[in-house]
Amino acid sequence: MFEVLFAYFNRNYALSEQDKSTMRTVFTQRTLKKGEFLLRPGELTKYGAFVTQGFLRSYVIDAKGKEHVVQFAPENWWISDKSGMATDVKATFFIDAIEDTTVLLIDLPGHLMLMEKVPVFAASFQTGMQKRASAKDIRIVNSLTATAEERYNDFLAMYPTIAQRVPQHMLASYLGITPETLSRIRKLQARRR
Amino acid sequence: MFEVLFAYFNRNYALSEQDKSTMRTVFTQRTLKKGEFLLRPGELTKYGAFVTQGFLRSYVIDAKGKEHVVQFAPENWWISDKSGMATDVKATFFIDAIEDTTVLLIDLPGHLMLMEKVPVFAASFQTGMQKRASAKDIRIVNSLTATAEERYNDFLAMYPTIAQRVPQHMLASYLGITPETLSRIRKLQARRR
DNA sequence: CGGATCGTTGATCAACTTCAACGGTCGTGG
DNA sequence: CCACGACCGTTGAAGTTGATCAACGATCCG
Repeated sequence: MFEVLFAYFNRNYALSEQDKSTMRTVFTQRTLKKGEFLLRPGELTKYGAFVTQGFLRSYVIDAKGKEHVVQFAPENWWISDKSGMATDVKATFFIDAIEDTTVLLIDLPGHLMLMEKVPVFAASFQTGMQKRASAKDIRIVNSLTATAEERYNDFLAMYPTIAQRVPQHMLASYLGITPETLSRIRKLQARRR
Repeated sequence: MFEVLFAYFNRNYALSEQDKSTMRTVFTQRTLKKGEFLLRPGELTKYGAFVTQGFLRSYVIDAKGKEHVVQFAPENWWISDKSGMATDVKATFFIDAIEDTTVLLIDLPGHLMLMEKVPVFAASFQTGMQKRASAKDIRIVNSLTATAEERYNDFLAMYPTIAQRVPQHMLASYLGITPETLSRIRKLQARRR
């Protein structure tokens, strides 16, 4: 599964053999069956996860008992609670598998070691954080102002493959609308073309 | 103005005199009159800014010509486009001053230098990024699911001093509601107590 | 095979927006 | 330094969007 991780870095950087072997020592592999949890609220957020195969999502349950999907993570995505691992920090999210999934886990000491020893990792992490942060800003503005249909279309344009892979009610939850509303939007759009 | 910056770091860490003098070489000071812009879309995002006095906000203008406040930044806050400075990256946000303001600016080379030479800075930056990222996740879920009144109350609870300092229509814009709706919510709450 | 989950459809309802009008205040130029 | 215009917050009335509640068929999986 390390080939997937290495390919991910090699899209923008060049990993040396040295880098690769360092990374092999740091990550541990784990497989999850569909429906299995990687993390639950209250557990320690020891690990960050890189998905090499399958599909994870993170979600919260609000005061009214409703589920809200925060993030989808197919292959080649990172996912973690609080955008990072830490010692002594309790998770607030659920992370579970939508499909049978394989992940590579990294803990905080491992992360710090790579930040120091593998410049490619540090650079990638840094730019990754920034990209995510600005993607979140966009999502915030979008969620505050766009209509349900606009949000759905934006999502389709941005993540066409994800839209096909996740159950409709989870997509609705991610978009902040009810399954009924999403169903109606899709019906309207099917009619319009 | 450096005392404000140093005090900011010293809340959680201990800066040596050495650290302080290093930092003094890296930041440049700038003052902005109320209404003046620090950054406009299309300009290069060369700098990150730390507010030592006054009040900044960032906002976008959407396809329909409407303003949406993304972030408020009073004293002791960092603000930048794309959550970071960079070479060759064009801004997508406006950043302007709500009050007469003084900021300390840092560019990418300066930032990299501090990351390397001042461990306190690196640690603070790292944890700051994570805190922000998870605050954004919370804001996303909140904006997708909470009612206008809940979002207003949450804001009051989280940032009571900011709520008192910004014009009401900007707060409405931040919350993703119309000024009329915010006005009505406030009226209702005044009546209720 | 059977129960649970999922997507769909209809009817009603609540929240929020939009449009319009008005008084108050701020700051700016003459 | 005053007057005037621009902007801000408020209120009312009407219109829209999406949520809620309820029911039903289809499909998936154990």
